[in-house]
Amino acid sequence: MRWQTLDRENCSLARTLAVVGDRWTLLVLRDCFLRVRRFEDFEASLKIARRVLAERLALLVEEGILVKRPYQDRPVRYEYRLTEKGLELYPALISLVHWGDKHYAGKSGPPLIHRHRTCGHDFRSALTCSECGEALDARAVEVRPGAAAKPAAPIPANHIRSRTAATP
Amino acid sequence: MRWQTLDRENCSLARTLAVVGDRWTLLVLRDCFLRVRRFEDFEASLKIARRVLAERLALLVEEGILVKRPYQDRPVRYEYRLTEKGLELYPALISLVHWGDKHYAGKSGPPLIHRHRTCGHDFRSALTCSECGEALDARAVEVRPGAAAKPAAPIPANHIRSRTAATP
DNA sequence: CCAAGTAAGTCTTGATTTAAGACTTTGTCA
DNA sequence: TGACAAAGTCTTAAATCAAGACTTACTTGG
Repeated sequence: MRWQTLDRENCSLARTLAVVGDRWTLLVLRDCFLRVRRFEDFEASLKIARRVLAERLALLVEEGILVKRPYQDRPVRYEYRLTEKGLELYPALISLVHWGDKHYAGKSGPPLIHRHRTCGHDFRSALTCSECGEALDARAVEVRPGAAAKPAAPIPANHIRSRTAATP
Repeated sequence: MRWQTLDRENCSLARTLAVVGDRWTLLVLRDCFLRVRRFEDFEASLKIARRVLAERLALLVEEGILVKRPYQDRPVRYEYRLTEKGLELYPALISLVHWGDKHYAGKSGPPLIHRHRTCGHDFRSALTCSECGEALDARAVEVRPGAAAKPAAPIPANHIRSRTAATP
């Protein structure tokens, strides 16, 4: 599978990964949430190759996850900030971080602690059902194909063949 | 940065990504949550190169995210199943899926619909604070270094130099 | 018995991607 | 004028991946 074509897959995870699903991109986003904004700061923080960083930032901007805007003129210098769409990746990121905290932190505990400003407590993230508010886990979830899953009855003449296996 | 060494980074996200943070691995896990269990089924569903699939499955087993066990003898055949640790990745996965649903679904809606068995409703995932139960977003969260963040006072003699930038 | 089939891999080869670091551009400051 | 800074771009060698042929061990049909 070519990753460029992944965004045409009929699966929301595949389409998401086509955009943010590469290690560097996720680490760049982590830095964004930690208020890193400038090219050189990303580079220093991540020790990423400059070419790769430039490419990733450009993609994130193109996808509307970051905005690039000048923070000074003469000479013009840019910073990258999360858009609303970018901020919405927070649940996914924090879930990965907390999973890492749980399974890979040393004895001295996690390297970063997250505090909920509103209630004032350190927290772990919890996944809940948007409808009933209960905590969710994988076993309590049932999946069925939506309208957009492999075309059921009326297939447009020139429609791309869909695959036989279920593709979320 | 070499990805093999990433698990030694002092950042839970980096350590997590060292294990699951590659596109194929995340898609393999998606399939696991959709109850795909056999080598050939993963291959057919993902159209992944067999060598890469074998490698990824082996890593996931080694990390205790999947277990490999025979489902028949004569000839012995194996299946891969999520462990408890693997199941705990669900929040991260479903958050990525729902983000994709929101931003990349076509007009006919998302390809898969998730239903909460307990309450019977189709849902979106919601991130809440484990302490107060309120919905969480990135702006309501404050971060501070934990005990494990770059060694503060007493540095063991042979300790690896820590980096200057903040690494969550 | 022999041939074909199946599941789960391994191996080989050529194409992509990445890492590392030098180089470029535009402007400031001493 | 020379040194410095930020934000890139370019080059080349090394690592990783894709595609598909090959392997192993056992079953089933003729």
